[in-house]
Amino acid sequence: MDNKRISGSNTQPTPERPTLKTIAFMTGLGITTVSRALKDAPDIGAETKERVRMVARQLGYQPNRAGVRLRTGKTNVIALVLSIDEEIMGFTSQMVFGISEVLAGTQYHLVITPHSHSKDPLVPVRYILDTGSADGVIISRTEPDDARVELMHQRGMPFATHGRTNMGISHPFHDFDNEAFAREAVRTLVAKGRHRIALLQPPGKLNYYLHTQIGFQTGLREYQAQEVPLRASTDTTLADIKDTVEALMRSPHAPDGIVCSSSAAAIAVNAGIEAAGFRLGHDIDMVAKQSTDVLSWIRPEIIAINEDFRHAGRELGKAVIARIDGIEPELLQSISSPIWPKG
Amino acid sequence: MDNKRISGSNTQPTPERPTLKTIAFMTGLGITTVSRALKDAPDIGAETKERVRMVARQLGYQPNRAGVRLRTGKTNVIALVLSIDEEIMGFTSQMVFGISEVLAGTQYHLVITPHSHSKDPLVPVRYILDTGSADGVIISRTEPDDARVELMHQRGMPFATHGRTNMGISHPFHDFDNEAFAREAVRTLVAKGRHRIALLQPPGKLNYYLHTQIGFQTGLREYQAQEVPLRASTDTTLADIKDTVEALMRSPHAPDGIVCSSSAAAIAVNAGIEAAGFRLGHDIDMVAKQSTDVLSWIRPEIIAINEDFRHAGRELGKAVIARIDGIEPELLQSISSPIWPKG
DNA sequence: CTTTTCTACTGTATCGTTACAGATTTCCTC
DNA sequence: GAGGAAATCTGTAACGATACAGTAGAAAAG
Repeated sequence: MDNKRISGSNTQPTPERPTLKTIAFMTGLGITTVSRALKDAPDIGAETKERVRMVARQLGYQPNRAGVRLRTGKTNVIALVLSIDEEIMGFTSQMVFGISEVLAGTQYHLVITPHSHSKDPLVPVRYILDTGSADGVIISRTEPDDARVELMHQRGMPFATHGRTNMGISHPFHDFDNEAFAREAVRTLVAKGRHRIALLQPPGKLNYYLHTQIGFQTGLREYQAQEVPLRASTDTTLADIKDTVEALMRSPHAPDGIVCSSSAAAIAVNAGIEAAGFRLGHDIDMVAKQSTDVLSWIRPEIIAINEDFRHAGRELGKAVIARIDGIEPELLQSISSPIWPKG
Repeated sequence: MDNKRISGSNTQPTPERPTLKTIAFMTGLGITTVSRALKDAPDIGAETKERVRMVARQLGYQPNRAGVRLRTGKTNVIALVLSIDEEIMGFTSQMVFGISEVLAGTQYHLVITPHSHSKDPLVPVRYILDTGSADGVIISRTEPDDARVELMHQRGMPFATHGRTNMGISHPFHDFDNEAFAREAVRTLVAKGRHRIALLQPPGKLNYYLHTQIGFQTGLREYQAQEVPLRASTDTTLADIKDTVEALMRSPHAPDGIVCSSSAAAIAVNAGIEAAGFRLGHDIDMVAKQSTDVLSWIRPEIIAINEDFRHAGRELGKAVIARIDGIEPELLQSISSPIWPKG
């Protein structure tokens, strides 16, 4: 180590970092022995191991990551591939924190690999694969037929996805049960006497669009309500959502119930409703998903269901690590159910 | 590289990754020559460099990070130290994205180093220093006398802080001008005929608490308004903020203006005001800071000032890198001013 | 007492890169 | 034409760790 650091005026000489060599010298053992002792290898004497461990602990020894990585190829890195666009309500940070919580107890570091989702989403994944810069990958914004999943599967890279896929590949995932959400949302609205229901759905190419649709349609059928078409998605700008909803509310076929897949969109929907002269809880009811409790502060009448992204992060973190350790993907798939207020 | 990957049924043999050796073999040159050619060293012939570059590009050569790191000590990593608690409105992700944007054009990777801010905030910093796991560090939640700044300065670790310090150490930072915000907020309220003003301020130990205070007091003096004490901070739970504000509004010394340092808190403040039977824009006005445009959707009467965290991320990213490159800290300090609506 | 077996430990090579100290060839200079 | 400088290129060692193929010594087996 050439120990290049900025040489400020009062910079202290950093004390040399201990290596296996240091421990070997102090214990009088060979470097190999020390290495194997710390790994609890079977061919090292019990007392020797104890001694080595003591000295290592005493020195505050931490294996050099570059050394390990160079020799073994193990990076001890989990890469989180993130789209840096959109994302108004900032649930991403919650997911990062969830993953971090899990990694904190391990040797893994979390590396953020961003990409603009206007560009080819394969780019960051290919980079990770080609440079071998991570032991495992977490991706979100999963599509039903996702090229990233295909690629990582094919190259044998452990990964977990936020959201399911539908392409015959078994892999770890965590998902929110959007189907149940949409279905139960319809049920709740019907229970309040609403029968003409609109859905503000996720953008079409993402996988949970499908689940939301299926759940919504099932709900309509099951609880005998009608769909009122709404020409907008949660990716539409808030201003456009408001205008669209306002126009819809003013039209002869105004809905009396709305299901909304995002809290930011719900705010805009509410604005549209009020701009048209209607009031939530009176003329119309809304069920909406939120990642943090804002909606009740805005209009307590909104029926808000929480999607816990921190929990998702934890699940995804645990899943990739388990996958790296060779656990079968089938055992690493979880879905969290929306929790409904009484009844 | 022992090339250990999960051995799925249809896993393809990953094509060998090119190294300097590969290029050396293909060009017929020595490894050293190739290394130096790619570094554009002065003792390599122009034509040789050209040849090496062509072959390298052809092969898609990317230097092995572990090799470089082991040999030179350069990690090509920027560590972002984050508190994983709190944070309702999720501005953190915006900062991450801003940093990512800047790093995207470089060799640097972004590693998230979390810590629970109930624990000792020095722990993650010490870890980074002791293990040399980053070339530069970004920290937030800066305190006026910040032990992390002290430590990194002393150990010669390049870093940038979100928020200034006040301890005689010159270092890169980016900050929002909270002093101007609070001062101008008072001015704006006074211009609307408000003179009895309350401040919902940041928690006391953080540095921007001071700036907010100073700006607020200056504003009161300059524009001749009175302070109405408010016993809460932006770290208080939303429910408590609401209750406190409601009680205050019901009391004989109710304010007619409020300055609020966070958008989440502003929502609670508004709820408190309305619960007491008052209305924004009529009986009272509020100026609040937000990181994303929510407030205007909730009550257009709220005078909202944007703090751009993505911009902060970009500035901080650029600053650490420049500092790593040896630029003087004095040149790496920036403050962004609140932008006021006309007048 | 020799041979085998087992336990406990160790030296060497290697991962990919770069610093450093040569080495070779060409071209001046006097 | 000898000496030296300049321009190019190269081999070796080292960063810290681990896989592998040993070795030394004691104990068991014959």
